Amino acid sequence: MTISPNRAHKSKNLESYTSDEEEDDMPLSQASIKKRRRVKINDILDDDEGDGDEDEDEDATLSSIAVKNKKQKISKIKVEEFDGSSSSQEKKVKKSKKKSKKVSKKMISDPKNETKQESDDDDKPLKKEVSTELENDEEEEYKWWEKQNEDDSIKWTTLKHNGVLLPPPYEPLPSHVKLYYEGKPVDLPLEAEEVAGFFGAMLETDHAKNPTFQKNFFTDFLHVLEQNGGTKNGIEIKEFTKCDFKKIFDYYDLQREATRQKSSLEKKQIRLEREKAEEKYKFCELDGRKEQVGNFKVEPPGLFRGRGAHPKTGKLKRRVQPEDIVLNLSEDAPIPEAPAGHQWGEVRHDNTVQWLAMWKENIFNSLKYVRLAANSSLKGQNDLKKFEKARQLKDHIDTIRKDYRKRLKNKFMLERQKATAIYLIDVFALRAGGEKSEEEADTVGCCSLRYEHVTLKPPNTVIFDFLGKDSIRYYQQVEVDKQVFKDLTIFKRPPKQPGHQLFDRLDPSILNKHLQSYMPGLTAKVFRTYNASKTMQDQLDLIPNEGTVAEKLLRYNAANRTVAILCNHQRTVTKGHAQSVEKANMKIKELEWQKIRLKRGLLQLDSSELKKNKAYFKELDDLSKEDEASIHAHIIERERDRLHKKFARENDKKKFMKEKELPESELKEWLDKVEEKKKQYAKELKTNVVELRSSLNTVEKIKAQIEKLEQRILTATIQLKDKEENSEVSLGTSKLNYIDPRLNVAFCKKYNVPIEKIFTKTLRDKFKWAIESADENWRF
DNA sequence: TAGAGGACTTAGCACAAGCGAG
DNA sequence: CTCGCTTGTGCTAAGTCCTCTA
Repeated sequence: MTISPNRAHKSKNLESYTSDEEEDDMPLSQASIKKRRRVKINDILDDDEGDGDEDEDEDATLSSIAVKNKKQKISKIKVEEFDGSSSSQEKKVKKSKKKSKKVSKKMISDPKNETKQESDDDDKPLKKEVSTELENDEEEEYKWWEKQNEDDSIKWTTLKHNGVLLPPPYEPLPSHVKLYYEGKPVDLPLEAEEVAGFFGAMLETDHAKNPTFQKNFFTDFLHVLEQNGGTKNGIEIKEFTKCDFKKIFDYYDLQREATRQKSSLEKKQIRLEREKAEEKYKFCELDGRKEQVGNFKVEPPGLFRGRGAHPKTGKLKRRVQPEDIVLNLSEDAPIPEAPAGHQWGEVRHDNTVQWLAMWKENIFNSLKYVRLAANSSLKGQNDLKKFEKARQLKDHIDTIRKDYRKRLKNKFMLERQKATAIYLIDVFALRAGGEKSEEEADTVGCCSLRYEHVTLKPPNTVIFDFLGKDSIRYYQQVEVDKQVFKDLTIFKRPPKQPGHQLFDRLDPSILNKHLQSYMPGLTAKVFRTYNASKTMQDQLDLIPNEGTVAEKLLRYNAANRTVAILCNHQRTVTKGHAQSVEKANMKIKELEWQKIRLKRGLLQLDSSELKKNKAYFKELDDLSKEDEASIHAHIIERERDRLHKKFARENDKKKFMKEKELPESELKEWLDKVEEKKKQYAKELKTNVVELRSSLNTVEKIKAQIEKLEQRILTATIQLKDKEENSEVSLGTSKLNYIDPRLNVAFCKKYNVPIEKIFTKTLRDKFKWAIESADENWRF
């Protein structure tokens, strides 16, 4: 069971958080909220708390402190020359230009085929330009970002669309694939079989091993079974542990394998058919313009996969029927036809909202929406507004910071809590943290922090340890402002104890109301956007405008990483991470050995080189005999492995083609060559005399070869470093949601970095407004 | 004036597609 | 050309914040 080290698990939560018994003897336990009780401590603080050390005026508010505190390491490797690929990159671009022209012609002749053409085109870099040109030819493209921003309570005047794409109906299992109960095959009604299938298909996942998931699934499964008349062959299912889903799992696993095995032609065929079926749902007409729809596919039924220790994980997410769906479109728009025998739940004409369709899901009774794609004008406008609001905060941030510093000493408890909370949100980029019900995973943000999430270490060190959004652990040991430390101590004073709210007077709405008094529209989340973009701007400003594109990119990524760390954006380390780091390290060692070997060879050829440049040969003694031997062994081992695999592969092929297989002797012959190499290495190790291949017969040639190797070592080292530093940090989220895209665009323009290097195609689409509106001097 | 409901953004994961090394 | 890893995208869960209602 592989679990993200960052995502805490239920058992851990239950241990470290308040247990119910404890609460019962608490005088205040009558509070309706069980775990998250509010214990209030005195409203007005007397002088001995309020007084204190005069402001040291340490300018400690800036988020840069948080970053520093996190011991952020920004790659400082000096790269001499690192861009081996730039010329080939250029070629690629040129090539694609030609190709693109062709494409655009095709597209003009058949504009409806736009998406198909796009996905067929494999040269990315210029695609954007091409489609822009095209759209310009076709019809004047709507550049909403050049228009004035009018009233936005009305989202559209006309809206036409084709409704939603419902998931395919359930395909029953073949009759020989069944659930087994106490070893006996069970005949399930179709509805129950489907649910069993959901579980069976994910038998090997972590979810299926989670007891809560199992319990919730089983309850819902039994319910569906009962609703549909029970099993058809008289078997009564009572206990989960007696159910055997293995056959079902095997069946679905085989299916998965089969799709994977399909030839690329077959896959393409399937893809084309799918695209054809989806075509009509992909676009809608908004105010007469064609815009892309985002999630036009209705979520298929399945088992709810809650994150972290979610009490509802594993519950059945039931199939959404057309009757559950509410459509939203213009009054004069044709109403898309409901599937045969069905009708839509409701048709609405509400132009104050941005959604095209909506339904209520059954796990939380919450609403799910079908909305426009990220590249649409509506989403773009919202995005721009968000970043403009964050930029507006620039003009208020000094006032706000001054004010909360002052209020940290206010004599009213509520005011101090507000001030402290804003401090934490500003400096550590915490989320607002709304109250959650018992039906959800126990995660917190600023306002919902509890006693046990904050440990205070005098004089002013604070350890935050809690589960935030998505049950991602936030763990930081940081130094805070002295007054903040004092206040936190007060907020934790008895009678408070584990389980109690740290900010007992506060919730996001109180906090946001206060924030509005500084600036209209200011809320807690704006601080995250502001600090992320501000940090990015500051980091980018530090990058020298010199060196290769690869070098600049490396530094760009380092800047991006600073932001991601500030926002605590994590990802689970990939399965093979440790292994692949190990492999990369080995490869570097090997390259280094090769270099040394070449240098030895060089000296054998002309020993006078040593006197000419002693420093050049200084690493000759770096490698111990043992290290060298182990590198040898590794190379030999890998070589053998490779040959064995090759042998097996070729024989598989021959078997398939009904040809005669290679004899074992052939493999032996190959291996003998490796054996020779091994002997040769052993000899070199003993005598210290190397035998370079015969083409390396002049000092120049060897030196050139050494240079190449050095280049490769450098590249590999940088890549490895980048990889290690990024292994637990997710850069994507901040790039997608927090860093003003115009910053990235300005960076690219100023530093001559192609935008494709930092924005994928989807991102370029989403941020088209930024790409076209920001110049190299744009600043956040 | 709290709490529910509604509408929107933000988030990591799973899986497919792409891509570079061998 | 194949294999195995990385990258990009789709999916949908999980937040925030606002409005409406009793």
